[in-house]
Amino acid sequence: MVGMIKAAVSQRGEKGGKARATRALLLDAAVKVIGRKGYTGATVDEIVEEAGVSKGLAYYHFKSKAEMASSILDDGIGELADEFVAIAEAADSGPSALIGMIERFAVKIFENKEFGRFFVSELWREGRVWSGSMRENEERLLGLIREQLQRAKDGGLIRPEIDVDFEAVALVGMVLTTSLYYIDEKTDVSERDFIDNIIDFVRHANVCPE
Amino acid sequence: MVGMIKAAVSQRGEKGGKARATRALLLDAAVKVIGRKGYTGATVDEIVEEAGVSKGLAYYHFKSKAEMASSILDDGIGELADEFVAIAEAADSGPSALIGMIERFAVKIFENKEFGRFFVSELWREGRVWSGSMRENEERLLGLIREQLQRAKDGGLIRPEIDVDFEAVALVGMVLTTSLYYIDEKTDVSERDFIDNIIDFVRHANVCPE
Amino acid sequence: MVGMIKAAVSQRGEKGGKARATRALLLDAAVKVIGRKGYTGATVDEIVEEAGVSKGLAYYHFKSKAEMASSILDDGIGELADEFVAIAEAADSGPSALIGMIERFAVKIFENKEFGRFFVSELWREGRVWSGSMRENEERLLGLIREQLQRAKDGGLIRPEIDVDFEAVALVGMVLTTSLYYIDEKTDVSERDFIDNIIDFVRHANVCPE
Amino acid sequence: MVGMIKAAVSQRGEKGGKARATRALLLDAAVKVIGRKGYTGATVDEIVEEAGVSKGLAYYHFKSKAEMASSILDDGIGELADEFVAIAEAADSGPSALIGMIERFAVKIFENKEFGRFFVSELWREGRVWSGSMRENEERLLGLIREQLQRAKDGGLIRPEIDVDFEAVALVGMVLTTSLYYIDEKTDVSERDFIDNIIDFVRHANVCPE
DNA sequence: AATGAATGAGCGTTCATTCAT
DNA sequence: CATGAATGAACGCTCATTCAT
Repeated sequence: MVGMIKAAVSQRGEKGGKARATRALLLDAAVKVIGRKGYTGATVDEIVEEAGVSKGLAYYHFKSKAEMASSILDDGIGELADEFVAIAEAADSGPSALIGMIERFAVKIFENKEFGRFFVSELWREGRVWSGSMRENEERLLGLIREQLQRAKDGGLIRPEIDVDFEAVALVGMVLTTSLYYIDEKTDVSERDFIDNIIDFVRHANVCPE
Repeated sequence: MVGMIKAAVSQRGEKGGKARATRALLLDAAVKVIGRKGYTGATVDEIVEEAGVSKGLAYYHFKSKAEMASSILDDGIGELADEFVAIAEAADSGPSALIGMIERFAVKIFENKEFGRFFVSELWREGRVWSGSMRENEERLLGLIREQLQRAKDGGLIRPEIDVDFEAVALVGMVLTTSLYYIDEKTDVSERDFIDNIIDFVRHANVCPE
Repeated sequence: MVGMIKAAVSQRGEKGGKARATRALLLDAAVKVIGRKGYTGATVDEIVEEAGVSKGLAYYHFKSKAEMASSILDDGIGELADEFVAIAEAADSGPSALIGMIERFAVKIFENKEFGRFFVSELWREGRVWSGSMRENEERLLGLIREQLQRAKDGGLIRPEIDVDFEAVALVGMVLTTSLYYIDEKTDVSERDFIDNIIDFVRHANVCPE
Repeated sequence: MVGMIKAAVSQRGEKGGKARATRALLLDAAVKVIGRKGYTGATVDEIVEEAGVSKGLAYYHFKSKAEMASSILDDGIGELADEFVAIAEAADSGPSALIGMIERFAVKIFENKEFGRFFVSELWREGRVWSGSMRENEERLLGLIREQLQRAKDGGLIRPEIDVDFEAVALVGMVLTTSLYYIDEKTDVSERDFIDNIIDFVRHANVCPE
């Protein structure tokens, strides 16, 4: 998550810079702890200790623990969705846009495993304060992938019998689970090999055999 | 989970049968609640209320909440692994065994969504009491899938560039995530259509184009 | 405590012999566990496990855990008081009766350390079910010692300035604490040396210097 | 215990003073309740009610109930041991140091009966968290008494046949038990008369008759 | 902005006791 | 006489949240 938040930190000098930095510090700590222990398992005490600030300060910046989690999800997925949009605009075909998105997604999860764990653990959990915004962001992500699949299908570039709804979910899930598995188990695997495997998988699962 | 546990319940109408039935009742309730709320989010109070028994009774049968969760995982995954072994022995080729396993896996998760949710949520969580047995069972599952992938690869029935380690994880993750997504979002999807989509996906992601 | 209860055990053959044996078995186990853990710290589960019987059986023989504790105290102190009476009757002077009593007391505690611990721990505890009978028995014990001190004082055999009330308590307390201390710490100390020390102490603390 | 802790409270009116005062308040309440009911019998709820604070606060200041008990023992016995050292340094002979220590000990227990009860009840209990520190403090106390007994013995001021190890334990035990007995039973007894009895006892049990 | 003491509801667990068999 | 499954009240402890400073 460091990368995601650093931008905010560097905006010092202006008014509110200190506050923004503290907020970022807290969110950074929150991803780490929540990724490790899960939302319910993480405690505010642990988060503030990891951040090196007092408990009162955390509640000055966020109205609740749930809001911290919300912010992580919003920031992380929102940023990803923005990138997906940019990739779609830049790509000249459905498959190339799709590959670009999946690659970006895989890199992000691979490099922010705590965020990935949090995302996976909470994705199917009901009754969370952030469930609403979570679903929206998730749908936005899936929608963008679906669009490219449809575009490819319409162009005859992927197999016609593919159900784009199903396919979008399958690809996202595949990326999430492999990333988490490889991060935990096979720490010797290089990011490049991992991404290559992902791309190869996506290509063959979808592409029309010529 | 009902199906998984019923067998144990029905054996022995005699002495000890009552205790075994209560144990099954509790495990059944535990899967439901834990699947819904997550391990940490689930409370023993909710579990015993769901089971319709007193709290003390839960601790008469299980020494802790963690042991309840452990038992669910052991029972569920252990049974699945046994079925995988049977499928492998009955199949006449790697791909057919592979398809059989994935189908069985998908059906099981589709029909026991709470179990699936629990499995996904806890798979990458560290420091759980059951982490050890979880990893063992998970490895057993993955190992069986890997074997069939290797068998198929050796027989030239799937693409030679496939990394069987990666592929096994990718398939399991794909099944888990699609099952959970479809159960939650698209309740109108038929089990048959869903399974067909899975099989089609697996076939094209791996099988050698003839 | 074995010695105290053995008598009851041997009365087999008559009706109720089995029941009496079980009762003794349970009391024996109760002294051990309660002596080790204290009354509140001991659990009925532990007691019945130590006795090798079922929990239901314990409640068949005793109406509560408190009654078990009560019985231990009644049996133990009651027996001791009876012995004190016999010693008083057999002795030809206050000091010799006193020495006899203290010796008997010391031997009993030395040989039944769990009983001693229980006795010491609960002696000054309020609000116990057995507090009443405990105090009565304790008073009976102290009364018998006091009588002999008074007898000795009247006969000019101990220092006239001695407060017999205080002295009785002091002697009993000294025996209890030294026994427990020596049992725990200096297991190599012989019973004989220990008793000799006790007797020497009692003699000099009281006896009139000639 | 009030006296023992008040000193700590009054120092520093500044920052941290509030926390220290609360800690003292809780310890004070803990001695009262634990002395009355025993360690296992005392509940944290009772302690915090006695202190007039919330339960959470108790766990903010102490990490467990056992640590509260530990602190009581450490503070109480540690302070006593320090006083013993001062007495030993100020005294001009073994017997006078000994008498001074016993007197100080008796006064302390007499004026803090709950502390005394706790001390007696837990002294011979195994498996407590504080067993280690308890034993150390107890040994320090006994060691200091032993030293003075030995000094007196070497100087020919007490009977040569006295076993100083045994004697130290006997004196401490005698003080403890008489204090507790008199506090409970004879509330009309004056502290002065009580202490005089103690001193008289110690003198005659040990001192060489001239 | 920032601290950390204080709160109280609720959690996992224990355990004396009851009761159907 | 004997068993052991079942109960429920209460215990030690945690933790999100508040608030005086």
